[in-house]
This record gives sequence, C-alpha cells and structure tokens, in this order.
Amino acid sequence: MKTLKHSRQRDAIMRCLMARHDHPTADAVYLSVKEEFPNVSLGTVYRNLNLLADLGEIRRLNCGSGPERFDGDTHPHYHFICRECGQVADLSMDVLSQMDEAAQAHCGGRIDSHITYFYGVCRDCLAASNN
Amino acid sequence: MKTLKHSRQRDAIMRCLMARHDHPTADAVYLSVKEEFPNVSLGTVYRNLNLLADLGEIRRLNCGSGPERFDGDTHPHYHFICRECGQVADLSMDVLSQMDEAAQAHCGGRIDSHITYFYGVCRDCLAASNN
DNA sequence: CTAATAATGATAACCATTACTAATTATAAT
DNA sequence: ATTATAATTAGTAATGGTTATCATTATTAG
Repeated sequence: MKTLKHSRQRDAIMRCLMARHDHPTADAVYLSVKEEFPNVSLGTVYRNLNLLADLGEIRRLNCGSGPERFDGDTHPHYHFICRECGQVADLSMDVLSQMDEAAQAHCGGRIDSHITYFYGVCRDCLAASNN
Repeated sequence: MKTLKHSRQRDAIMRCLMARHDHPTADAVYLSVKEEFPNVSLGTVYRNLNLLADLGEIRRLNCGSGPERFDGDTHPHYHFICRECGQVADLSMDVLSQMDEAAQAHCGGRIDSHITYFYGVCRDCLAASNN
C-alpha cells in the first residue's frame, strides 16, 4: 500500500486553504502558493487538492458553473452565491438533516446527505444597484 | 434585435429532452438526435441546449462532477444522485421555499432560490450490494 | 548513509465546451 | 413565386480546466 510522505508544497496548499475563506479555485491556490514556492507547478496544486479532498481534509465545491472551488472548512455548512459578482460565501446556518429524511420518503434507495447552494444578490451588489 | 427562427434540429433536441427523464448530457442528447439527423453537429446540440436553457425551456444540472446534464422538466423539483451508479433521478418532493427564508436570516444580501442535490445509494445498487 | 519510493516540475494529453466560418435554411419583403 | 435578409447549421479549430506522463528531486525507513 501507499504511505503518505511529507511535502512542503502540500503544507503550503493546506495552509492557504485554512487561511482564506473565499473558496478559491485551483488556480487561485496556485497563485497563492507560488509566492512561497515560486516554481511550484499547477499540476502539483491539482494533485494535492484532490488528495486532500479524498482524505476529507478539505471540501470540493461545485457551485453551478465555472471551475471547481475548494473549502478548507470541512464542517457541514451551506454556501451562498451572488449571481452578480459570483462570490461564494459561508452561511452560518445549521445544516438541516431533516431534509434528508423528507427526501428519503420519496426515494426507493437510501439518502445520506445533500448539498445545497443558495443563490441571490449579496449585500454589496444590492447596495451598488441602488445607486 | 435577434428573432428566433425555426429549426428542425432544435425541435428534435427539445423532443429528446421531453421524452427521456434520465437528465442526459449534451453528448447523450447528441447521440439521440443523431438517429434522426445523422449528421447533426455536436456544436449545434450545445448551442441549442444553451439557448433553450437561457430561454427557460429546459434546465441545466450541475450534479457535482462530470459533464453538465439537462432536464426537460422545468418545474421546481429536487434530484437524487446515486454515488454508486451515478444515475440522476427526480424526487417527487415539494421544493421547500422556507429554506430560502431560513438562509435569508444568515445573509446580508437577498436570497431568492436554492439548488439541492441529494446523495445516497439507489434502490438497485442497494439490492446489488446485498448479494 | 543508502535504498526505496513518494512527490515534484515541466509538459503533453485529455475532455467538455465554445468560437469561427462558409454553406444552408427559414422567414420576410417584394 | 422570387429574392433579400438574417438565423442556423455542419465541420472544424480553439479554448480552458483538469489529468496523465516521466525524468528528477525530496522524504522516509532500515
């Protein structure tokens, strides 16, 4: 079997994700990590993001369109996406597990989780459109 | 401005989506339509799927990973994704608009909709794993 | 310290999707 | 009906995000 070996680049990628809360894309992580490791490869970033996600240490976000995003916060929580500026923000709202039970009643199989993205216009874009 | 002109290919694409309920990818639609129009172009399928989606006559589905899927049923409804076989099924469950209100309380901006995908194991895959 | 092997950087390949273009088709005007 | 106009198409090239390959480098076990 395959044992994990330590890597400075992976550390930096993990640190980057813990530090920022804007749910960056792989490319955004790449640019961040590049400041510390000027010749890190984009492939390395992708490889480690996938590894960390598979290990459950980070989360993948597919917020509709555009490239995949990543979240260093693995606690179950919802996300809000502004359809004006595209920002992805955390919602400090408990995940409603009763949704799963409600859906279970309409499903022949077994439901164990759900992913929800809320859409709308963020505070800043609201303010901007009121000018 | 740009007036819509009739097209047999677009009709066939629309008919395909109304007929099947497996939420096909663009490529799957392409294969279907190809039976009637042997030299339809994949680009035509993409162009029309996007047009129809923008007109609100069909829906785009981004179920996590893999290519985009399309749904001829525009009524608000939830989807279930089997993590074993990957099938995407409709759930005959009312959309909970109170979710939006609940989330609204945790958001500085305005929330007007949400998208939810339920995950689990479908009936068939459950049965298969019990062998 | 050395051997074994995981991880890297660089680059090519891949796949889904979009853009381009000349030829075709549908509609409107004559 | 004929023609003019503009949308649509098929075919193909290009794009963008992501993954695969591979020789080299870094990390760990013995």
